[in-house]
Amino acid sequence: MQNDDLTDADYEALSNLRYTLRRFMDFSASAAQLEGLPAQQHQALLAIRGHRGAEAMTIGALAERLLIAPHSATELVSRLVAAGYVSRNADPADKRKQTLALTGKAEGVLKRLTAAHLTEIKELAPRLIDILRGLHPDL
Amino acid sequence: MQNDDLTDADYEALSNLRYTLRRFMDFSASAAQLEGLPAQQHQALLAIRGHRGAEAMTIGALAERLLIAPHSATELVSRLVAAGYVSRNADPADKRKQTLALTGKAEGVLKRLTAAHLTEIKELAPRLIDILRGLHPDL
DNA sequence: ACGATTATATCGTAATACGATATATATCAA
DNA sequence: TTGATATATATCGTATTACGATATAATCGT
Repeated sequence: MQNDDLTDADYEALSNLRYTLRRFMDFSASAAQLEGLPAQQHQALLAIRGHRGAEAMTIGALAERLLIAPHSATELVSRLVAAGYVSRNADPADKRKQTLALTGKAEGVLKRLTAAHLTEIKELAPRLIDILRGLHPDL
Repeated sequence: MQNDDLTDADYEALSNLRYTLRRFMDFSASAAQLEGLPAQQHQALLAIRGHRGAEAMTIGALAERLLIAPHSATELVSRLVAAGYVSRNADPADKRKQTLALTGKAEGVLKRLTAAHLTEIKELAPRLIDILRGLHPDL
């Protein structure tokens, strides 16, 4: 790891990358908040909805996807169930597991949020790609 | 905003994007933690170091860059000063302002972290660009 | 069947950003 | 110049949320 070839431009570019990501996260959190959803709850809904594969989403799989501890996912899901966005169902095949499903309410909110995010990403992506290319010209 | 053309693939791609970003943030937070720095303190150091322009970084400018309230930046900087990473200096031109500078300790830590991040981004960037392109084929 | 593992849950704690508010300095209009 | 307003930073109490430690139930391997 040759540290000595770091230039001012490297620090500036990395700072710009983080600033750009932060603005995206901030946009996302604000959009979710307008729908009455804390950011992490929105991420959970997206992870459940965007989950591919035949098997339904579980608490443990959600934890992996969100990079949080399983017991944190438990708490997150509890909040979502309390707010009426998610239903918990015991997995008949493995009674330890709780399979998760979105309610109609969640589907509606998530559809609006996702559409807004795709629009935002359309604006964001070119800038992001430029910054990434600036950091590694060979991309 | 035509919501009705959202496909399963859209949700999945957006979910994948967030997962990828999350892993980058997680890598970053872990790397900072190994250096003894909470993630947000690392971001503050990077923002100060990556700040371009003749004028020195101030609390207010840092707040803008980190997308936090000015009084939250005050608290963040207080933690950094207490930990010996940043020095506060009254701006002679405007005595309301506090200009910020990195200590030698911070320079060393930040150099190592930045090098590690550039390496990580080299791996991350292609996947990220693919996902962004998948969301908007015209990129 | 039983010990080990997996999945989920509970509770107290810690970190950190915010709201409300305060103080000092600067700017601008009359 | 003076007084009102705006700007920059600071303080304190609070709320959110993920975590550590721990617990319980179900499943699996031998």
